[in-house]
Amino acid sequence: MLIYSNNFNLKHIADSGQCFRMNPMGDDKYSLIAYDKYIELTQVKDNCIKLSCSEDEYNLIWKDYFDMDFNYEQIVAGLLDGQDNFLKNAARFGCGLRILKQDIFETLISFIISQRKNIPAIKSCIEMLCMKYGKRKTSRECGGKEYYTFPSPESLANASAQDLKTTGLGYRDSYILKTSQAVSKGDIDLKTLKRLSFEETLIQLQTLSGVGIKVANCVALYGLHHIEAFPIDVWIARILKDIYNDHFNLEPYNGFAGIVQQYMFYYIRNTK
DNA sequence: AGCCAGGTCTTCG
DNA sequence: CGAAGACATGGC
Repeated sequence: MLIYSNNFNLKHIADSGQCFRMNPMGDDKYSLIAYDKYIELTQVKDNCIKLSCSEDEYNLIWKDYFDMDFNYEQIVAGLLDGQDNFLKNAARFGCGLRILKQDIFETLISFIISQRKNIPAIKSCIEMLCMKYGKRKTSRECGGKEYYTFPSPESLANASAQDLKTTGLGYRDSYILKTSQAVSKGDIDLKTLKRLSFEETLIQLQTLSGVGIKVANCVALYGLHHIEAFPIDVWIARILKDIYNDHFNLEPYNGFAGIVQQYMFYYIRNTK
């Protein structure tokens, strides 16, 4: 099926570092695994995307996943019209980025893994985890394509430490094990986390092993859709220091700082 | 070959 | 308390 949007660019989203299971297939086509589903997407035109799924599945899953009810065009227009030259350039460059609504557990584990790894290494590590602990499935729509779902909390909680070590986690293996066990045991309830305030969510997330302030913000932003979250990693910190002399004012972007952060990150990572 | 990666935890002063 | 130091592995 086809969908139309003035702010939806597959390449930008795939290269934005917010998701790790969206990969190019050539010819402006991308594969994506999320929520136990496999889908292929093609950028037909700037404002048109083709999806391999049915309309029912789109309405059930992908419409929400890609946050299609939110008006990103307006946010980008605001940045383009504003006084901030860096953000103007970032908005022009990254136009079509969106904040995905990803599975909370997958986001949590993925961003624990992300610390001190580059993005290709994060991706291959996650794929190994999925192949070892996820479920193998086949996609009816995409010619019987085989894929692996992201592991459940229980499957990771029950993994042996020895076994986990074969997936390239490095020293993060104990973080993954402890955090998965905490989720599995119910020490933290990811499903009701959404009811808490943003501030309280950050506090709760940081009780988990391997989760500090940066990962907590990423989970809040990409897994719980707190678009006011503003994760500061080494790249964003570099921008705040070098471009804004450590005096960046978030206030004009109150309530959607995470979108601004995403445009900043994509711009700095994909230009010289 | 060797450096460095979307940080966090522990330890030290 | 804030600031260093350690940390496993793989991609480039």
